[in-house]
Amino acid sequence: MMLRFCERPTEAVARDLLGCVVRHGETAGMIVETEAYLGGDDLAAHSARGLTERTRVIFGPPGHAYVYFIYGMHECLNVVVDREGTPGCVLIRALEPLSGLRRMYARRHWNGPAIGLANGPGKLTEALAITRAQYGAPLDRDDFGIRLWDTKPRFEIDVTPRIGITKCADWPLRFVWANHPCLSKRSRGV
DNA sequence: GGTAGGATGGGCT
DNA sequence: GCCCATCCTACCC
Repeated sequence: MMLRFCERPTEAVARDLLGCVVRHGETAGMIVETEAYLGGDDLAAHSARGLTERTRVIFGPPGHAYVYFIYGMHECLNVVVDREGTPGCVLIRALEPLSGLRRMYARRHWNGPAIGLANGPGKLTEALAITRAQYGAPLDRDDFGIRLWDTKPRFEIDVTPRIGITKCADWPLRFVWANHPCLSKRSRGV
């Protein structure tokens, strides 16, 4: 199921991941914001520089986690998609917290409203304790995985340019659950 | 309401 | 040595 769902064009998977649930242990959240990173001439994608030790998993089979370390302190979670050998991945940018909220608060050292627990790519990995230890992990397992949404979404989807990049900055590859309160901060108002 | 700057380290030229 | 798919705080309207 997970493999067939992910073995499709990157933009389609990025859109369809909205409303799906990411779980790690007792913590889980619903995906409300994603970004597609393509192969080919998408120079914003890590895979654009070719196959290296870091990007190896992006060139492998779909349905696995690509986790990378950024800005010296944050980890970001991606889902490897498209066919094996065809690079493509979907960055998970924001979650609505669903379970394990006490755990998330403790990990995040946060005491504001729950919508602020995982409303950003670096925040959600901290809230769910996802690190490079999960690099390459299959996403169809109970302890760490994504539960797919099998009914038609009943929310509106907005498509905008991606956040925080300079190359291909105007490509419309960011997908959000329109007006959801848990969208990432830098993306509000778009 | 807004923005500027610092923290901090791995990946790649 | 430069570039980051970020977050938080301080400070200023």
